[in-house]
Amino acid sequence: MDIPIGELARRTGVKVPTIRYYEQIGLLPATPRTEGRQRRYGRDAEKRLAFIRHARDLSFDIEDIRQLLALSETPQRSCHEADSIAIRHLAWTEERIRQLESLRDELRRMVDECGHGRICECRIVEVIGDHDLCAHEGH
Amino acid sequence: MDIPIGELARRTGVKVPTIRYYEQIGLLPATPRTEGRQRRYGRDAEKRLAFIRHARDLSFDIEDIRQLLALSETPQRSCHEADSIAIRHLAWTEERIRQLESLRDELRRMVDECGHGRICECRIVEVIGDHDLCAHEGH
DNA sequence: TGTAGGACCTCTAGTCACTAGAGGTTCAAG
DNA sequence: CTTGAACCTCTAGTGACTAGAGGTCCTACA
Repeated sequence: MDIPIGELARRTGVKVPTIRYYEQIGLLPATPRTEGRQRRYGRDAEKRLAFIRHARDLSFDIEDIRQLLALSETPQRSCHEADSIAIRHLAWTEERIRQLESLRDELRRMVDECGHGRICECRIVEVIGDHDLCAHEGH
Repeated sequence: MDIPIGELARRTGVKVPTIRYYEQIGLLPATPRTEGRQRRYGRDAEKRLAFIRHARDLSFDIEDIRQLLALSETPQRSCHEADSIAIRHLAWTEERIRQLESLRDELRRMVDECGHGRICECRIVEVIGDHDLCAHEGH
């Protein structure tokens, strides 16, 4: 091991500036440096970063990840907290899907109704401007 | 008409600072002022802001809205451009939904597998840390 | 051993679409 | 004429990075 930041980036799929950013906000601990002050990483850092990467892919936000990492370091405690973070996140995701589906339906209706002629016959601009035609309610 | 900004905000559901922000970035034109330099709005501004509001609800970004507004002011031109903005946006929305659905499935699996016991038996932290269990690919 | 050049470093500022706050002014009702 | 809610401008902060400037280090090859 003992790899430089670029190699860590290649292995985890996290960009180099992002890794430095994670260190800066304390999501990754400071790592040993060479004499010339370049970062060198070990196996633990790679695991931790892979965890972060995957959690971000799952759209967990940084604060949730911080908590999940803390929980993973205290195996004695109940998993109730990790559980509730995941459940909350699941509920958020389901809500987002519902919103996007109604958005998609409305966009489809708009595009279907567009006569592909001049703008005065095109429903798209008109529909967006007209609240009443629209079942979707704002965020 | 000739209403103050707070009334416009109430009518359109757009917050006061957001209206000022839209003016600042040129999405709304500068409006007449009272002698004391307070903004007063007419029917046109209300329509334009309602359009913006609804387009934002539909998750169009500001640049798209700027274009749609410009198109709506040139009714002679083909609606092809409005059409293609909407179609592009529809495709983006459908892609987002697909991503969120696979995310939701993975979260559901995680939550279901969680034994609700101690963290060493809880799959949530473990699953997030393990790339291979996961079909979902990053953004 | 010298050197080329790619990888690394820090620091600042920018992204998007707002939101929050400080500190001051104007408007309209009573 | 007074009160206080609504208005004003300006700056800075949000989240999670991303881009760029300007400089240093490491390593492979001649």
